Amino acid sequence: MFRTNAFALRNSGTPELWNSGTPELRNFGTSELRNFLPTIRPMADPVQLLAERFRAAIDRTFPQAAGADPLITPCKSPEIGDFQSNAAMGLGKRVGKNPREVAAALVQAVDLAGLAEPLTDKSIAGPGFINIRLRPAALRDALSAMDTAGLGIETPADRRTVVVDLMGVNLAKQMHVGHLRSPVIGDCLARTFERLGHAVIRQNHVGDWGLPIAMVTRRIADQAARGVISLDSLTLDDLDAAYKTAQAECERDIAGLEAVKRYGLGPKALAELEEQVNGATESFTAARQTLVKLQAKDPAVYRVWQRIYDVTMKVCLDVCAALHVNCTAEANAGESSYADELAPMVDDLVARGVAVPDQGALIVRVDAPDKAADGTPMWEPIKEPCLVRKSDGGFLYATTDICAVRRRVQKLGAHEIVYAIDARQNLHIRQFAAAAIKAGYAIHPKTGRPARIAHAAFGAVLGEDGRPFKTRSGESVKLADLIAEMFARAANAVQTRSPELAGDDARRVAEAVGIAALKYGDLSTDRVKDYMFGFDRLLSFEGNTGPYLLYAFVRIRSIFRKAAERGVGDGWKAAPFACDLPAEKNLALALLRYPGAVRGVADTLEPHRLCQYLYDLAGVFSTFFDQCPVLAAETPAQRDGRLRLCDLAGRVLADGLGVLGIPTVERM
RNA sequence: GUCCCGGUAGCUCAGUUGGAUAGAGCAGCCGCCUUCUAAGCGGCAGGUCGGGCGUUCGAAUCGCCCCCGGGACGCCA
Repeated sequence: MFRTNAFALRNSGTPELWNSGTPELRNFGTSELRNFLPTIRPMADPVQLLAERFRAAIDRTFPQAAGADPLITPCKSPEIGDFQSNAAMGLGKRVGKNPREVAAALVQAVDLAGLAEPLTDKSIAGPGFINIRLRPAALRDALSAMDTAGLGIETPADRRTVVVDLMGVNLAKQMHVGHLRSPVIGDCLARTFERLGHAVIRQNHVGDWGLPIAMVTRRIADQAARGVISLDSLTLDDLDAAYKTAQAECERDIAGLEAVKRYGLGPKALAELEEQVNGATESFTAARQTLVKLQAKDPAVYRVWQRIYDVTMKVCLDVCAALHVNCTAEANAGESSYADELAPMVDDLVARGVAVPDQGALIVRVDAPDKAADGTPMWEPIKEPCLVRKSDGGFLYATTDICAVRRRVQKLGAHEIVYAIDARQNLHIRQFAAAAIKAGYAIHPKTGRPARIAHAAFGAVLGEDGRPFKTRSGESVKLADLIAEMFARAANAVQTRSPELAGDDARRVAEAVGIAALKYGDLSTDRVKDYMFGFDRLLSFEGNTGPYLLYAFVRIRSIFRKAAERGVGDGWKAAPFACDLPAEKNLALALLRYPGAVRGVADTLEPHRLCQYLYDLAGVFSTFFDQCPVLAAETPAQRDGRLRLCDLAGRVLADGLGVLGIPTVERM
């Protein structure tokens, strides 16, 4: 297969994104260039090679089942073999034969010359598993083939444009733990698509519009006019307080009023509630007027809104920068940016009969999906209709979301839109996605097919008591404070374990460790489940944690530092990979699984698959590190073969951590 | 009420389109640092995979029915 790698190279390094502040690593990254040569190389993946051979054998032996999947997977345990084919069982059913007979026939027919040890009857186990042992030379070839800048990840045949919707901040609301997962997960998915060679557009769908925002704007404008606050020194805490007060002011206790009337709770209670309701109605009316002014871009009101926007976004983008989340002002595409498009869009929906009146409002019914040309339904039926205009003429968040789909597909050319959003929004997302498809807005202008609209749903962040993460007094924790505490704890741990690190070095290490702990904790479990947050566990540095992976990487880098100190040349770069001993072989086999692991994340939108892979890799490396001395190897040839294996392992680890959005360090 | 998502070791979690004896980490116990970072490695112990029925050569995984927990359900965003 012909590889040019130029694209993979551009997307694999991106040191400015995940290595900033670690200049040593940048050198490490660019050292990959030495392997960059546009050469013809054999396909690396043994699974694919074995599958080809088995497919040929199946076609020849059982023509009636030609094309059947050979079902090649890595063996669970190294004692059994390296890879196995599970095809015989299913095949037995299809051709009406005993699975073991089928396996025996396949063992006879398959030609594994140059790839694996010859198969015998003893290769068949249980109901018909066929166990395969790779030849060391084939393993070395496979490793050599992936030992390029792209680390075995091929440039995609179909380069897609993927929009990733991440962040989910609201104007004038303090960021708390609840805002952690969307940027962490969304950025990781974005990096995954980028790494695979797709075009990624990040979108920060800021909640910056609508009546609630108008309420705050009015209150802030009011306070500024009265000199209670200064717009110049506004903080997000001020805004958060104003938001809550404004919300409460406009909250009419109509239910309370009716209860008082019904149960006759006395004139005093009645008077109080009437006053509350009247006051709230007044505030509500004022907020509506502010909204109208805002929509008309009234300079005085708009200036206040802009200030609120800037203050909020500053905090948001600072958090992103601190966490190495690649989301900048470029990604901003708030609800306000759709405001002028909503009325014409809804008119279009009405004109084409997509939206219909119902109880005074406008809805899009999505319970009976349209059929595609091939007869398949274009979305899953949903009983609840999607509301696009209220009976008072106002638009809803679904309207904006439909509008966003339209822009993303029609203008930005998205083949795929991924929403990194709270699991509770699932129904809403399915509704507006269905409505957008029904309206034709989700049909890609070039391909003519609907864009894939996917919800990367995630659960809540819980405290160690299993309840939503809060302070002891029950308040939500500011995200910036949480990050600061994680960094402080990381710094403390680094100081304890590595007192020789000081100054900027120590700070950088603490930062990397803190980010690793925080992000890996979030990414390493199935995202749809709630996850339990605990500083101690995430920073424990033991077991399946971010710091453990960093540590594995650091130990590899240490070998190369020592090698340089001892005057070991770079002859190892052309040495055959060491993969004779079990620990070497296990490491080699694990390395080969890397491209599949990254693809798996893109296919399922599940970052924890890559985490699991990297943890496995770090584990087999640690065993190797323990059992196979590199610099003190028995022969120079063995040393060089191990050095090359370590180099590849280090690059895969750093690359994988980069996909997760975790920066690496040279020592810790 | 309808729908969605969970339930796996004492705790926190993995478990590939159904595959071999259900795996890690923490906590507990036992070993291993004059040698490349012990934030590590090796070992022991720990399981009615919420319950039941079914499909199959084979079920944590698929189907049906229950139980428990969380969440969402047109005029907030």
